[in-house]
Amino acid sequence: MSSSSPTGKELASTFNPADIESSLYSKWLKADYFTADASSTKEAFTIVLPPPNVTGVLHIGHALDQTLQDCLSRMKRMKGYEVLWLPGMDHAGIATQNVVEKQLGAQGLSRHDLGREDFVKKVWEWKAESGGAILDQMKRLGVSVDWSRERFTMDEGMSKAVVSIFKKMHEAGLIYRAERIINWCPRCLTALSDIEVDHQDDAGEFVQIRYGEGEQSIVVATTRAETMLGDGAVAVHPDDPRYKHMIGTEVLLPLVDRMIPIIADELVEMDFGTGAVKVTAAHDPNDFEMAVRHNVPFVVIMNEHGVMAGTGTEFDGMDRFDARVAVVAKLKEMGRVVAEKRPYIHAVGHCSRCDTTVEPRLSKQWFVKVAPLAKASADAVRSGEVKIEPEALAPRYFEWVDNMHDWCISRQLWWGHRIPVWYGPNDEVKVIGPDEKAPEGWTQDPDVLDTWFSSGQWAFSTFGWPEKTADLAKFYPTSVLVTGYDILFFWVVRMMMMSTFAMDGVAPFKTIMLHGLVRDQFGKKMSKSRGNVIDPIEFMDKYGADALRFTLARGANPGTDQALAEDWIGGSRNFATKLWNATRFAMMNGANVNGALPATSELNAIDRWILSRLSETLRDVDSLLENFEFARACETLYHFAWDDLCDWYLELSKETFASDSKANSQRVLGHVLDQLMRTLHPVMPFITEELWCTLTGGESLVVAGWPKSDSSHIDKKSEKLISTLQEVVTEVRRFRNDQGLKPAQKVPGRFSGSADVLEYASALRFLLKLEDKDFTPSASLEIGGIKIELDLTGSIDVVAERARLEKDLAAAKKDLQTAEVKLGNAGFMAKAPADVVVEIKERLAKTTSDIERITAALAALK
RNA sequence: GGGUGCUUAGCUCAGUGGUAGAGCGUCUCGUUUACACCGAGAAUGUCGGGGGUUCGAAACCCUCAGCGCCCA
Repeated sequence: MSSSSPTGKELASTFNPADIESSLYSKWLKADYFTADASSTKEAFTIVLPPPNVTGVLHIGHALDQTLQDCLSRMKRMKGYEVLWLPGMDHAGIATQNVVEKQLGAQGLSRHDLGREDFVKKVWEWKAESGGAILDQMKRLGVSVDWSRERFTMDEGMSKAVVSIFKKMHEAGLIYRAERIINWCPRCLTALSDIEVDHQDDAGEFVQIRYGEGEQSIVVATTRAETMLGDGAVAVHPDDPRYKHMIGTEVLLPLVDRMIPIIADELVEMDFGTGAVKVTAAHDPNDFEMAVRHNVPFVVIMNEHGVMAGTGTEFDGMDRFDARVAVVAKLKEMGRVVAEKRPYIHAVGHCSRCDTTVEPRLSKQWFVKVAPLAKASADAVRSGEVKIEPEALAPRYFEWVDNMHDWCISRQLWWGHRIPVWYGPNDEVKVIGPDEKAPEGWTQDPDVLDTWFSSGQWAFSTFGWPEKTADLAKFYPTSVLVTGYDILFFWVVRMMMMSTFAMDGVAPFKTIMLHGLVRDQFGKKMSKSRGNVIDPIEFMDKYGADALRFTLARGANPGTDQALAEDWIGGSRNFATKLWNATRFAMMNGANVNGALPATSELNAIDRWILSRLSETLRDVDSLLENFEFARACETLYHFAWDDLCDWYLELSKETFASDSKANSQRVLGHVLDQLMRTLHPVMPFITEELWCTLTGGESLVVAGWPKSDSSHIDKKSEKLISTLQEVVTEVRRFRNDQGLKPAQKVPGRFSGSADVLEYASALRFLLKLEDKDFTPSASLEIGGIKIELDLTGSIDVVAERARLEKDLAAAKKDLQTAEVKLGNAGFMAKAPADVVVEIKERLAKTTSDIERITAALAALK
C-alpha cells in the first residue's frame, strides 16, 4: 500500500531514523535557518549554550541540556522571533593541560622539557586535531545553533575581552594580589578556587597530642598530625573553664622544641575534640584567620609538592602522608599521644580534576573582591530583573551569593589567559590593557586566569564586547539561560557577577532555567565505576535522536533530577513509529491541507471533537512550554497523539474514510496532523520535519509558523458525545472480553437510545465487531442512556457476567455512599462551593440509577 | 553543624484542597483496512508513621522516622 503526497513522495512502511536524520540536518544548515540576523526587526530571543569543555564528549547531561535549549529555540523561531542560539567551547585550563601533559608523559616528556611557548603551541595543535569532538556529536542531536557565531574562550576576541575586563576590574579596585591560604593541588601544582575542590568523606585519623609538661601542658586534637611542626600557637575558647587559667601562657611544642603561646579565640568549638586546637597559620584557613587576629607567626613546613621542608627536623624530605605516620610514631614513643581514633571519617578536599588531596597553602595569588559583585548579582534576582525557574531553587542561589568568599583567579598553569600584569625592575606593578605595550625590560606575571574568569564573560564577550557591536545591541541581555542546577555556583553566579559589572548593571539573562541531573533507571547517579553510564550517541544510533530527545524532555520536570532507562527510550521510539504510521495511514486515506478548513457546522461530531481536543492541546502545550514545563508538555502531546488521535479519532473515522462523504474529514485530519507536527517539532525535529513536508509539501517546519489554539473550535457538546461513545465502546469490549469472545469475532448487535449517539451506530458497530442483522438478543447492556443488545447464540457465561455486574455494583454502591455522606453533611452543604455541590448531586443521581440498572440485570440473570 | 529537598502502584515519577494518575513492567485475549516498535481487556496504592487545621487533606501546619543533595 502506498501513501502519496503533494510532492509525490511516499513514506516507507517502517520508520528508520537513520534514513532521515543526517540529511535533514544538512538541509537545515544549507538553508541557513539557524543563522541569526542582528539587523532583523523581529524581537530577539537569545540563548548562549553553556560551553562544553574542549576536551569533552557528549554525555547524557549535555543531551538533556541541549534538547531543552533546542526546544525553546525552535519554538521561538516558529513564533517569529529572531533567534540566536550561540554555541562554543571552553578552553578548560587544568583539564586540557592535563590531557596534553599526559600525552607528553607517554613519550617520557614533561611540559618543562618543551618550555612554555612550545607547550602552548602543542595544546593548540591538540585542539585542532582532537578537540571539540563534542560539536559533531551535538549535530546528531539536531541542535539549531548558529554555527557562524561559534566561539572559543581562548579565541582572539574573547582573549581581548578578558584582558579588558581584568583591567577594568583592577581599576575599580575589584582585583587585588594578596598572600592567603589557598587550596593547592600538589600534583597539578596550582592554586584552585573553592569550587574546584570536592569534599569527600575519607578514612583518616584523629589524634590527641599533649603539648608541654606537667601543669603547663595541654592536649590538642588533630587529623593532620604532621602540621604540628608548623604550629605557632594553641587556641582555646575564651570562656572554656578548663583552659581559662592558661590563656596567655606558653607551652612547649614537641619535636621542634619551641615555646608557643596559648591564645583565646571564639572560633574554637569547646565541644569538639579536647576544646584546644593547634594553630598552623600557614597550612589551614581557619588557623590563618586566628593567626592574623593574634599575630601568630606563619611557619611554612611543606614545599609545593606536599613534601616536608624547612622544619629543621628529621621529617624534612618526607611526603606529607609519610610524615603524618612518622610524626605520630615519634610522639607515641615520647608518650605524648593521649588518644587515637582510626579510622576517623571526615571530609577532605580533593582536586576536582585529578582527585589529589588538596593542601591548604599560604601563597601569593590574585583575587577578585566579590562582595560588590555578589551583591549586584543577588539584587538582580531579588528585584525580579532575573527570574530563577523553578523559583524553589532561588534560596540556593541566595545562600551562595550572600556568603561568597573572595575568588582566587590565578592558576599556576600554562594553558589559559595569561594574567595581564607586568612587573618592573623596581617592583612596579602595572596592568597592561589589550591595546597597550609593557615597558621595555618588564616581565609578565607567569600565571594564567581561572577558566571561569573567561567563561564568566560568555554572555557578552561572545557578542564582541568591548566593541559596541550590532550583536551586542540586538542580543544582549540573553533571554534565558538553560543549565543544570549543579553549575549554578560554578558558572551562573560568575556570569551574573562579570556581566552586571561589564554591562553597566544589566544582568546577562532574563531567566535562569535550571534542570536536574540525568540518573540511571533506579535514580542512582551515573558513574564509570558503577557502570551505569548511558551514552547518548549509542542510544541515538539505536533508537534515533527524536526518541532520545523526547524521553529526556518528557522526564524534565523543573529543577528535579530524572531517571532514564533504555526501555523508556524504546518507548519514545515506539511513539515516533506511531506518528509515522498514523501519518502514513492518514495519507492513504487522502488527508490533506488543501484550502480552508470547512465550517464547523458542516462537520460531523467526530471531526468537531478532534478539532476541539486539538485546540485544547495547543493551548495547554504552548503555555506549558512557555513556563519550561517540558515534561507536562510532552505528556500532553503524547496522549493527544496516541489516545485521542490514533486510538479514537482514526478508529471512529475509518468508516467515514471508506464512504463517499469523506472530504471534510480528510481536510480535518490533514489539519490536525499539520498542527500536531508543528507542535511536536521543537521536541522531535527530525520525524516531524519528514512527515510534515511529505504531508503538506511545505519547505520546512523550522521556518513554519507556530500553531495558535482556535478557541472557536472548543466544543464541549461534541466532547460529551464522544465521551459517551467511548464509554459505550469500552463497556461493550469489557463485556465481550468477560464473555470470552475473541476480539475479531463478529456478534449480531443493535443499539437504541438517544438520536445523537445512534447517528454513529455504524462506527460503533465497526469498533465493536457487531453485525447489523435480525436476531433475538440474549444479552443487553445499558451505558450512558444507550441500550446495547447482543446475540450470544442463546448462551452467555452467567458466572462471568454475574461477577462483572457485582463488581460494578460494589463500585457504584461505594460511590453512592461517599456522595450520600457528603450531601448529608450539614457543614458540607453550608460551606462547599455551589458547583461542587451540584457535581456531587449529579454523581448521586447517576450512581442511584446505575445501581437500579445493575440490580435489575442481576435479577434477570438465571 | 548550617541550608535544602524527597518519601504516592513492582520500578521511575506526575499530581497543591473536591471520587488516586502516567510511562515502563505484570496477567489474559488477539494478526481486525496504519502500526506486534501493535490492538483490546485486567490486576496492583489505608499517597512513610502519628497528631492538627478544614464541611472535605496525597496536597496546608506540627511532629517522628528513613533517604538524598549542597555548603562548612
